[in-house]
Amino acid sequence: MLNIEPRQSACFLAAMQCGTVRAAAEHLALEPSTISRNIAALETALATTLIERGRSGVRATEAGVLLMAFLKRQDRELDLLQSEFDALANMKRGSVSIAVGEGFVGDLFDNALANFSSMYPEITFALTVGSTEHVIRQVTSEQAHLGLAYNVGTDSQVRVEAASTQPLVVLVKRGGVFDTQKSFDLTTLATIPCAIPPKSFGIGSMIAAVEVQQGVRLRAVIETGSISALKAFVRNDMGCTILPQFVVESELSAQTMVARSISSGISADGVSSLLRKEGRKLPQAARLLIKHLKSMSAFTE
Amino acid sequence: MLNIEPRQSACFLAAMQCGTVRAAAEHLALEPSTISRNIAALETALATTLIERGRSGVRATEAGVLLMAFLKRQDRELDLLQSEFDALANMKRGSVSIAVGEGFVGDLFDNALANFSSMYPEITFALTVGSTEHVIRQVTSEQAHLGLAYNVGTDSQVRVEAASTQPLVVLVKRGGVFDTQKSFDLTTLATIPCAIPPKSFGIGSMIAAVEVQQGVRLRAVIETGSISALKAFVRNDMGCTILPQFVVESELSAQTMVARSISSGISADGVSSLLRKEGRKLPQAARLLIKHLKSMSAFTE
DNA sequence: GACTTTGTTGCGCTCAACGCAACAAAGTCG
DNA sequence: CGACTTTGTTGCGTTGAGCGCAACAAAGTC
Repeated sequence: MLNIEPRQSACFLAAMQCGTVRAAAEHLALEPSTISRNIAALETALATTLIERGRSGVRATEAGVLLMAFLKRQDRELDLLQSEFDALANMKRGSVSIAVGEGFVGDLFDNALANFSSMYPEITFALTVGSTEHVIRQVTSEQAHLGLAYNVGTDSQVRVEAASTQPLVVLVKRGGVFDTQKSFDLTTLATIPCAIPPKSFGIGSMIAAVEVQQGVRLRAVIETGSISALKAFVRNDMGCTILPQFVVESELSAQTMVARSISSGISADGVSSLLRKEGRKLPQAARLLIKHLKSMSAFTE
Repeated sequence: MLNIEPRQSACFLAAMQCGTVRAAAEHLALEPSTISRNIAALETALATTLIERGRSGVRATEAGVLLMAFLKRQDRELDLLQSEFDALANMKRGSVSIAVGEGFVGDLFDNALANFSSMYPEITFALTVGSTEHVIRQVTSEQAHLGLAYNVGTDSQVRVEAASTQPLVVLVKRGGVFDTQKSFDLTTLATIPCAIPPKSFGIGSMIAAVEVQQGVRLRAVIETGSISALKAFVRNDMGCTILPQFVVESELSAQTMVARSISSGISADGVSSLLRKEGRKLPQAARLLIKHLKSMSAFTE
């Protein structure tokens, strides 16, 4: 029965791909003598000549071509085996990449990832934080498996796995200078200094739409994508910010700030969305994570 | 990418087959600790548990069952690879046995074997020379892979790979006593001393058939299966011989003798044949040789 | 509770596999 | 045609991976 040592076949394949023993050595961070010996050992084990050697490098013999084809099939079968193991392990291992609007970060960790990671400790995450534009780009270019964004437009490339209406609320410091009424109309809001996200953020574009709709311009003292900065602005009683409530769940719980609705018949409802690329087959770990993400505050009423 | 060391998978398979680590150790002439460590190393490499361990021995987990199936498939593919290597190697090494009518020997070497051997120097030949009877017996009894014979009868055990009509001709010394006309009819031939092969030779039986057909008896001064003797007879202007022309190609080229046709409406056409046993699987080297044999003069018009 | 059988682990030894340096062979260039 | 460069190979010394041995822990059996 033929016996093929993985390190020997690795040297052989590298030599075939690189064209010379020395280039293969460089590629594998080994010495040329190591490559040469491993190939020779493989030829001995298989009792056939696998490469033609010369001043201009190495080429596969007919037997070498057969072996390359065999090793290629083996790689595919090892991939299949890996997939079977993964499926069997019930997604106990893998990596999921997620692009999120910064507003989601707290909710994501508090209400989804903490629990999920305790159940599947060997699943890892790659997280990028950015605007709704960024999130959509990451998802459609398949650099992220999943996306969490606010106020996503309709895009045929994007499938919405979960969505929830999340009205914007006015956030002011509890008992602060601006905590003057239970509900703000826009005219009143326009007199208060506020910090808001830019239009490239779903929240920012929503606010801009309301301004246009009502013919009012807010006193946007600060425009930033940093949710931390927006919270710090409010925490320091410098004014108000306008965000979906789920963004500040923990601050509301801690009673450091209060959420007041925006009144006077304006449509300030936004939608938070859980996104994936239409038609893309996700790894099992990502599919499982979706179920957990649906329990975030962002996706509940 | 999964990496499976053959010695690790060997220990795993042995443990599965034997039922305990210690039995596997005995089976492979190793220590139980070696088996245990190799299986553990394989589990680490594959990041999955392969066996359940207990006082009553070891059993495959679901992942272990998947791996066993994979390894079984791999064994079959290694067998196939081995067969491919063997087929490839057989073309370049091996031995072919051939039984030939002596008349074919010159043609065989001049127009086939010389070229073939330069291409495949490690292929050797076993040659027996004899009558058409001998050739057929060697082929049907599988003592020869291939046979070259003249005027083979129909035999269900024999497959004809190539055949060519090769008429008999009268051979006399150029410018000799008997070189008296461009075409001999049988009556004239009957007056000339001649040397011919015996009836067990295809040529001999063909000549006998013509004698009966025409009611004429040749002056057969010498009857021998030795083509050299037949040629020597003519070369010494002792008379004529009757052979297919391809037997004396080189003598004709050297202009030491001439070939004259046999006239007067008799059917003196014989057939030279390349034979193999019907249903016998020939080694690759013999299959390759067949292609070269077809370029002999005996098989061209 | 004593005994047996199983798989595992600590430890020391050995040799297989590596890197390094030198060599041989074969193109290339002036 | 000689000098040079690039290729693959081989001799030699070093080292650490893998083995065997002995002891241990766990779990059935009597």
